[in-house]
Amino acid sequence: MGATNTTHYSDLDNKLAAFCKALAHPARVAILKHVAKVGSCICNEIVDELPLAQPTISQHLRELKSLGLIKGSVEGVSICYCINKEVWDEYQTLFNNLFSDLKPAGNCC
Amino acid sequence: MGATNTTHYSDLDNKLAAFCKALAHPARVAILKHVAKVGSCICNEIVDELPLAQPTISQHLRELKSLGLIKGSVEGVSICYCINKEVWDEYQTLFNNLFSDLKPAGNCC
DNA sequence: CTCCCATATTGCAATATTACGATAAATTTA
DNA sequence: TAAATTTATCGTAATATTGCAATATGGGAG
Repeated sequence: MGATNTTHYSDLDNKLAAFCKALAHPARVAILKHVAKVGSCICNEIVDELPLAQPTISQHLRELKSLGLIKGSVEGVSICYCINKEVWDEYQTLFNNLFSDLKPAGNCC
Repeated sequence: MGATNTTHYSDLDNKLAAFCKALAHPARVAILKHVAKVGSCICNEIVDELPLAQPTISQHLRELKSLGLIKGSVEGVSICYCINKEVWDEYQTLFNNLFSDLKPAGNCC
């Protein structure tokens, strides 16, 4: 075990869970916020910004990139990362729907 | 390692990450939706609903409960679970703020 | 009190995640 | 070409997560 069996759940539930998994580490939340704050682009400023070694940052960036939450393009020696707006719009809709589904339930106990 | 070091991140980032961690499994997303759909209350209907054994469901419920996302109260022999609306309101605000922070960044690359 | 039912806890095995040092790959500069 | 810089990948250790069988716990029913 230790492996999540995704085959029995709806595509939507799996997608929401995968998105949340990508945000389920404070370093990745901080990376996203930093990328957004600096605005256009960055590179290994993140390594200076966060208390993690360069390979660890690279690993977190890969997870975010694999879900499409950020994009990276080669910019000379370094790499430019930025928020992938379209993908975020999609997940925001998913999340709004989740909140809509859950909130009307209200408090029974 | 394998342990996330939360001490170097902001309380907000840690809180968001902890919330996402709770939703980072499709079974827990499905449990929340089921609890909300059935509305008032449930018990081990979840065990019949999902392809997981009773101890596994109980474990997922504990994770959701420990973050305050659901409440449980004894109802005779069984236990009544429901959505904790106040807590969800709080996280919805957190999430809306996150989306607001990230989206204006737009696409640079 | 005893049995039964629903839920929780424990213990364990398999796998995933986190983190980093060492190193590779790619590109710019000298 | 060679050295320097930036990022990615590999290998590995420590810890966390997932899942279940077995068992414990806490109430109601008889």
